[in-house]
Amino acid sequence: MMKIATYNVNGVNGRLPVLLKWLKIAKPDVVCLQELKSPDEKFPMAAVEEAGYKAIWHGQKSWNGVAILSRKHPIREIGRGLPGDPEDMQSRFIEAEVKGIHICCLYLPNGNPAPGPKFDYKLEWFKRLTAKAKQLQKLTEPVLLVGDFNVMPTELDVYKPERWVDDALFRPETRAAFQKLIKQGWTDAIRTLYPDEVIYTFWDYFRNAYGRNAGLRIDHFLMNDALSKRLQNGGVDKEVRGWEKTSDHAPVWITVKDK
DNA sequence: ATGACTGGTGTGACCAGA
Repeated sequence: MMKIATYNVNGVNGRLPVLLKWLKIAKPDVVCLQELKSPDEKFPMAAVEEAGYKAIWHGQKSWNGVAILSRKHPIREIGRGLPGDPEDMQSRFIEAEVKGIHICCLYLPNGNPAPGPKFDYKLEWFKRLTAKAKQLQKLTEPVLLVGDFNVMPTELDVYKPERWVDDALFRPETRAAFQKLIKQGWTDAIRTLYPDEVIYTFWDYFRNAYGRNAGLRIDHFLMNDALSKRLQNGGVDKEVRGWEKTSDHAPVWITVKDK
């Protein structure tokens, strides 16, 4: 059995005590992190190794940044940066093979305000991801696209959907882009495990959103068929969102059977 | 419709997040 988690930490250095506490409790085998907000040289490698994890990361100053951590199995990096635009300097994509699973850790652009150049960038990034995903669908090995997609796929995934229809995370163009990706043959692990439940992975810092459970489901695991037939369990470590100095996202995890 | 929080950066009447 292998436990794979995703966690948008919203600053890996500021979040280090929370991250380490959660790693100790949850003991995931593989962790995909987003929003490091750290240049490569300031990634807290020593603390992560002390916690028992090897890591690869793709950071930048101030914003974005993604990493893959592994406890038991070696990480073979495959690439960093999403192909398709040599002008794109934002660190939002890193891929690696861990124990035979091809893992893409991604942080899709937020896209607000919409419409506007940031929303255009989001949709362009989505197109490039979809092109990359199409190539990955040709592989026979298990493949996982995981991370912060900044998309609520359906109305079930957002508190008061009527308030979000013009938001970059929920606009028709964004949801259509997500559906186009899914239709290549990807399975949304958490929604497959819990078809009808309200599940959130993010709660705003504002207005006591966590206390009111006014959340969003925007962190996703998309599996190809070779991986989805091994899916066992999954969930959100919701209590982490209630800790002191916590991220606005909670960690999300799945377990998959050994081959 | 607005603003409320937070991290990073660097003391900004800051930016960006979702």
